[in-house]
Amino acid sequence: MSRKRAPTAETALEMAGSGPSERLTRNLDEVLAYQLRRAQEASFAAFAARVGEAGIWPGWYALLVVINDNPGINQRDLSHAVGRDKSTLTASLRELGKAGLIEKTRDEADQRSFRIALTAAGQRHLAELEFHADAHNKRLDRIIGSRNRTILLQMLRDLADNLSAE
Amino acid sequence: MSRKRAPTAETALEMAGSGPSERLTRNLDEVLAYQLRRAQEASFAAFAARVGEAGIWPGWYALLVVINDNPGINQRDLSHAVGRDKSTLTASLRELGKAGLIEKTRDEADQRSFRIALTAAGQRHLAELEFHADAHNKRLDRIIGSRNRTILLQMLRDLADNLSAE
DNA sequence: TATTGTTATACTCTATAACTATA
DNA sequence: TATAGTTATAGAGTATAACAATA
Repeated sequence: MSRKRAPTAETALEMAGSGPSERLTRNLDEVLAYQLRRAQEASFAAFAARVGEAGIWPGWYALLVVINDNPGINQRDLSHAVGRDKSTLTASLRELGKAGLIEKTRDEADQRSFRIALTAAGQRHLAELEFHADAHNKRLDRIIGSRNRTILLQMLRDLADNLSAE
Repeated sequence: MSRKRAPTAETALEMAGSGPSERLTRNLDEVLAYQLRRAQEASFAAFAARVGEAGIWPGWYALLVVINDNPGINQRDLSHAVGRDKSTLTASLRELGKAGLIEKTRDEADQRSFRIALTAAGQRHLAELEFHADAHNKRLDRIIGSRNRTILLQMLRDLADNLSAE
């Protein structure tokens, strides 16, 4: 996780803007899975561009939120919560630790695991990310119309929940 | 693009299913960007699992669609259409060529570029993918309610278009 | 024996930069 | 000089498997 560039972010923004030939993708317009990917990429790129300026690491967001909401969580549960393998957490948590955003303490009851919690700096950092997330969400609201927000969120949650269930 | 496994696909499905501790991610529920990612991942995983069984390469789908709709397209335009750098196309197109799905012929008018088109096999392959995409879309429709499909698609396209524009 | 977390390793996807050949 | 496509290289993100410590 070296922080030099956020390659996918800006570049995706640039490229997407300048379509040279009009509508080469007409027949993908109706493919839900494809539009889902486009929207996700665009949303991520925009969010990354926003927080990138502030020198904040967007990939940490979900991690910080879950830790904040579940202080003392261990890595196994954390990895399940964010849907990634536990092995991928090691590096991220080390970075978060180095940045002074989280604290790991041995679980006295079970010496195999750690209890992870945000430090004060971690809470401030999260607050800053929330601020940007908020601004980003408002931008998305303006695009889709804020009354549609609830519907869209519900549909997305339904999709994720139902497709995963089995 | 060695075809041995489709790691993200099945594994994501498995993991997402068995949440051990309930709702560790409550406060991410309202974060549109996050739910967008979850839905996209789940959708991709489900589609990959479906076509994976049939030995079909889901990453090729968008490429094949665009080529089919724009026979004779060159790599520069193709790369813009799918939103990837031209350098990433080289390998994919080589695979598609090896698989006998596309044909590259020199553009006589401009010897630097190629004209890319689907072969008959490519068209059959695309038809098979479309079949699976169709089934997948129907499954998504059942989840969100088919009347909501149009709305969702519109919102996703709006998001992608507006966020990229600038 | 089973589980938590780490390490070693590998694979996918994508990008940038330098290059070749044409224009 | 500029453009189309290729190659070399790198990095982010993720996974699996083997391992050490602990249960």
